[in-house]
Amino acid sequence: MQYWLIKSEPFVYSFEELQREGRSVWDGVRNYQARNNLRAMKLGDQALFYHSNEGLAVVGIAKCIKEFFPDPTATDGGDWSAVEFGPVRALARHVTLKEIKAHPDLQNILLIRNGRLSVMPVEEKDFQLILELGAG
DNA sequence: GCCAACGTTGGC
DNA sequence: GCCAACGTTGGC
Repeated sequence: MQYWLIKSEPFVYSFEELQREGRSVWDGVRNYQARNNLRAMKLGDQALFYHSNEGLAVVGIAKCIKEFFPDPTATDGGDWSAVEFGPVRALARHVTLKEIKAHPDLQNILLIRNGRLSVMPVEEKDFQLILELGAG
């Protein structure tokens, strides 16, 4: 199993909405690195759900419930992909970007090293550590 | 609202 | 193939 981190602006699509709806098509990604990450995602892979712009924190866990397929919003003939996510659970407490930046064991996380990437792999130990921080 | 970081585009 | 210009993302 692979671990990931996915970003969403909460006023566009929040973790609460994912929990309410039960599933969500993750489309509209227009960055090759992020797209390649979507394509590498396997059924059951888990992803930290991060709220960007507002919140600035990991708020929950999602899982891949459908592997990549052509992005239905890619009307320009572009070679883009989408996946589907379902909710796993919310974290007991949010793990903020500030906290992650300040943590000595999380300095190599791509969230910090490449702030603009919206779909990124996360090492298992980092994933587990963030879950621990989120357990409260 | 500003700006840094990064990716993409296009001229040469 | 290089690099300047431009656009976008996202933190502050």
